[in-house]
Amino acid sequence: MKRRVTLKDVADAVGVHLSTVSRALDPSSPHRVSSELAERIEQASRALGYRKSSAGYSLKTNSTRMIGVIIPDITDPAFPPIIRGIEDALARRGYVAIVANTDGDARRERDMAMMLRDRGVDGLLLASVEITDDPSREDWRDATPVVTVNRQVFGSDVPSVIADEAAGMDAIVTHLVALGHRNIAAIAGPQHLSTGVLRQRGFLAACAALGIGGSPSVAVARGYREEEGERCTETLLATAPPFTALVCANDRLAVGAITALRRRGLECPDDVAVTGFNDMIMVDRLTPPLTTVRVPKHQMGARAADMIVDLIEGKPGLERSAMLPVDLVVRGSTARVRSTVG
Amino acid sequence: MKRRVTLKDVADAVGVHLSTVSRALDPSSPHRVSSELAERIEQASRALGYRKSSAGYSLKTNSTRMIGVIIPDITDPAFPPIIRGIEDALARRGYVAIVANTDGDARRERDMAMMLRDRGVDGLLLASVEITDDPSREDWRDATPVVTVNRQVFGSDVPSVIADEAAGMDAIVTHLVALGHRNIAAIAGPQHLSTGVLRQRGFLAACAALGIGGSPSVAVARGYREEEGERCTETLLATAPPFTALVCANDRLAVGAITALRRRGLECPDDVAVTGFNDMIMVDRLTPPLTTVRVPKHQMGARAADMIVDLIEGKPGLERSAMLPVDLVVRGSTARVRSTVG
DNA sequence: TTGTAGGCGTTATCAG
DNA sequence: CTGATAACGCCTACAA
Repeated sequence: MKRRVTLKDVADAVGVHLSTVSRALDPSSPHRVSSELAERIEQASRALGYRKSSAGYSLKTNSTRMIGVIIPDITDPAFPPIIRGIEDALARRGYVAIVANTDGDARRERDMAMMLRDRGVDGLLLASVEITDDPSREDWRDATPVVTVNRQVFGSDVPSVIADEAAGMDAIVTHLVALGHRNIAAIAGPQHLSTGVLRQRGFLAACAALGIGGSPSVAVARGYREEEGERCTETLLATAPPFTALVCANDRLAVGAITALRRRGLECPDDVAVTGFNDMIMVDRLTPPLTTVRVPKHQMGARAADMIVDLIEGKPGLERSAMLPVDLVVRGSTARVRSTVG
Repeated sequence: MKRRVTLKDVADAVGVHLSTVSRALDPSSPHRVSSELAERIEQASRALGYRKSSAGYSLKTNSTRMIGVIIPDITDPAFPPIIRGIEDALARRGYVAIVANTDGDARRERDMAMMLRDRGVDGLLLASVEITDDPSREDWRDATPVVTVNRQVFGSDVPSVIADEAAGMDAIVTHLVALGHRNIAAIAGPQHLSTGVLRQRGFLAACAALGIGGSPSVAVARGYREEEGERCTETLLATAPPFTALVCANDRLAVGAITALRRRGLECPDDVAVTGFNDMIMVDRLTPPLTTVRVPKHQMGARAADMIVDLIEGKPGLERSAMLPVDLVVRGSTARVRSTVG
């Protein structure tokens, strides 16, 4: 088992002091050493296979170039594309992510946050926050930069990167109205999540702006799960006035909605048009393919990652937050209105 | 900005030397200090909010308690459940994962491996290997323990955790034969991946064992993607003898197959029964819901994680590899044979 | 049982 | 421009 190559090794090889090697190899200040010497050091370093010890570096600089990423569950199709965006952007800047799953459990979230702090992460990316969270509680306040992704904390000054939920909902309602729909019901997302309330607000605002009569029926899901989509659909079918279109706060709810409708003998889109939100994987392969709003998930993650690295490195002129544009993706689950459901 | 609490701080608080504190706080040798003192140290440590510096620890012990995880793409639904299993198991043992995506690019894979090595990971979990890879090349040999997950390198002694692909294929073919199918075609996975060849072998062996006549038609996919499923189906439809069932090497191929069949006016399962492999998310919501083989993805990841930690910590009696049992999940995409397709 | 001292590999400060 | 030296926080013989 061979010892690792250290600064001292290459220093000895070149015949200089290790601090000189350290300077020569520091990419941030390239000219603190004569270029001839720098060249020799460069070569020796390569020849010996020198690699900077991140442990030594971290101990000295108190920086690990690691970012903690806290998400509800990597198994939920909504998150992998975001994480991929984060990892790609971080890699470009020499950082890595450590991701932790909370399953929406506050206790687990606390434990994970502590564990990440113990590991010395330079920053935290939070995709798990609720609208009333205080992500600056746990001593994170000045200790560690925090950015929230995909969700945000209301009334907080924590930077966030989210999608333009309102614009998405507006596009959906506009699309449905253009198809002749006037009786539109909705399944809202959990109201403790910013996506849930922002999308519901956006939906209601769009309905009002487009002159959809009265107040639309809305059932509120307790989570972004297919079964909740089913349950809410049953509720609407049982208690709401007839509707020809059903706007769902996300794709998984929409999938459940279609299942429930079918179970009741209602076909989508013939009897009821259904829309989702997110454009998650596979929804283009459903029967019918889902009309939805494409959220730039990869870009969202990448933006958040860049933002937190900027924060960490004290880059000037950094924006506090970002809201990314979305696109309506029209597929087979929406069609011109034909009949009314009772 | 307050300095972090170090061993020295709590030592000063208690009035002992920091090395005593270090001993007292070491969970592995709990009795190297008088229990009365240990108690006081414990309290002071908690009161001051002491947390061991992982940088200092790593520098001294040359162990980071980090595991590198190399996968093709976290965005492919096949991987998140495995990763979740890895992360859960690692967390239980005080480790974390750093995951890197390769997109199947050998160059990227090398870069990622180097980057992980530079970071000082204690071990490597590889979900990206091909059957001819030599995962022990890059100086990893004795340097770092390696375990492959979900895939394996043929003829190598690198420990692996995989599913019982042959049993899965046997279950599928048995099921189809029981439904009366005799003309069974298949879409095989990429033959540079162990899943691809193991499943194809399993399929052919099962056909032989069950006395399916002649050699079944097999189209080979170039990747586990829906479009490849479509392409292979077109090929089979155009060139193979009529078949009433189509066995696909994984769920995404099956999804593509159903799309292609439908495009040709063939309905699943009425005209052609289709099966997948993996039981990935959402396939139970397709039309028709997919009959497939459930692979214990979470367990597979967890097992691999435990295995590599055992390797790292030199746990005795460690198995070299594991093959996990699978289950057939019968859904709507398979039905009793009705007609023959030309 | 407890204290002492050395060193893990790096960066930063200060002289020369 | 280069060398010497002092931390950074921790573990671990070894000594008391």
